[in-house]
Amino acid sequence: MNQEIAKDAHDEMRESIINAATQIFTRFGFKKTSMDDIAKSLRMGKSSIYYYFKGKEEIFQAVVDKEADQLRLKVNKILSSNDDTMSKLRSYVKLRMDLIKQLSNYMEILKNDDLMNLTLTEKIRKKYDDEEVTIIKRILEEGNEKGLFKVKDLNLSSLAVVVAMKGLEVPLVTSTMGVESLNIVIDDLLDILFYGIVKR
Amino acid sequence: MNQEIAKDAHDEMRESIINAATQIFTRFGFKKTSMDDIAKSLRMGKSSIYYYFKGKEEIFQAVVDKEADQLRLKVNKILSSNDDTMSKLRSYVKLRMDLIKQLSNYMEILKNDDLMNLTLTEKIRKKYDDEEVTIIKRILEEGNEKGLFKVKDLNLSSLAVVVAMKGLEVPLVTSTMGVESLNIVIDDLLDILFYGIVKR
DNA sequence: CGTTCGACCAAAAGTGAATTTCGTTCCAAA
DNA sequence: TTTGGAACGAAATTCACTTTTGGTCGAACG
Repeated sequence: MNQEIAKDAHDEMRESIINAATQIFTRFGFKKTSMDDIAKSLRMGKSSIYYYFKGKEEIFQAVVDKEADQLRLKVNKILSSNDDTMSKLRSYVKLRMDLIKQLSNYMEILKNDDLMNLTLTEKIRKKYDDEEVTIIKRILEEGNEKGLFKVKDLNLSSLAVVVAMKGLEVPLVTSTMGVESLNIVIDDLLDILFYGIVKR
Repeated sequence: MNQEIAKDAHDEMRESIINAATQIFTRFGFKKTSMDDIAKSLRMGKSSIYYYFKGKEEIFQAVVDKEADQLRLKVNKILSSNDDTMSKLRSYVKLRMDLIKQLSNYMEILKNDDLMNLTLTEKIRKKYDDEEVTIIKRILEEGNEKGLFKVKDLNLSSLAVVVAMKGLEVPLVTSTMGVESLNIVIDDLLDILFYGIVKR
């Protein structure tokens, strides 16, 4: 009973560190964030953090994992909804745009190479790159099964969609257009994907 | 008459410098190439180069301009051919792949940010980024006029195609697949663009 | 006069030593 | 068990000095 309460307190402290670190990593990035920054924001000694996490990289990994979990929940909510398949893809794209706007560490790690050491980046990216392609693949697969889509090579097509999506997201988010215009642009782009350019 | 001969000799020397520089820039990149490297390859003194070009950046700009001219010739040949519009797009995509394989300075400048100072990159890129979108736009426009395509927003669609093309080119060129397989993959990707993913 | 190149210049880049910062560990205290 | 000050080694930064680089100048040459 006491052991279980202690375990909860331990996890709660881990959670506090992750939350504090999320804000600071988001503001300053991995490299510019020091362990002292994180410790001070929690009004504790720097070395106390090592009681809960093995090191700086493990904290960052935990931050990214948590953000990825939150995204995964939202994605699964979209994918398991009763919306039609095309709307699901629209919702997913818009969800990503929101994340970019929020300066998510998760999105940052999947987009940039120059913010921290490459080993850590590759390690985390390895974990999540395939997941992005898989999400698109699931949507395309559902469309195929419903007889709505006719996608030949699921892997290649998913990759192409992810590449195009990634290339277009940042310019769109950083443009000066309003939400309404942005949504129209997204719809137009998705129409190209859905219907192609050859007249029907 | 003598003035015209002198002008030709002057231009010939400029051309020699450009050709020599092309090879050295291609091999070592802008940053790692010194003016002495270029001078020595022409068996002349470094300061003689400044009689023909104002500086290193002007030489590089001339190199990129020349490569762009050569590409423009090839592109115009494709665009003005009697091939059907879809074949034109295929030919253009394959032409670009060949250029990447050749380590063209032109392709390099349009893809990377970290090879040289940003001001020079931005300057050159400004000059050619729009051109890439325009090439695609001309093809889409032709398709529209021929009643083959039904592209709503030409600007947005062209941008999307360029972004997707750029994002996919390098992984494809650096993959280990053979020419036959690569051509099949390109065809499949272009089919997505032409026909979309929604069943016809 | 047009062209060439050696000497020179200032700025940028590189080098090595000294110093500071950082992530991490250790251990005593509560 | 948890905390934090002191200490540690490595990485990063700073600093002074040296070398390299892009570029200029002016004399020499054809």
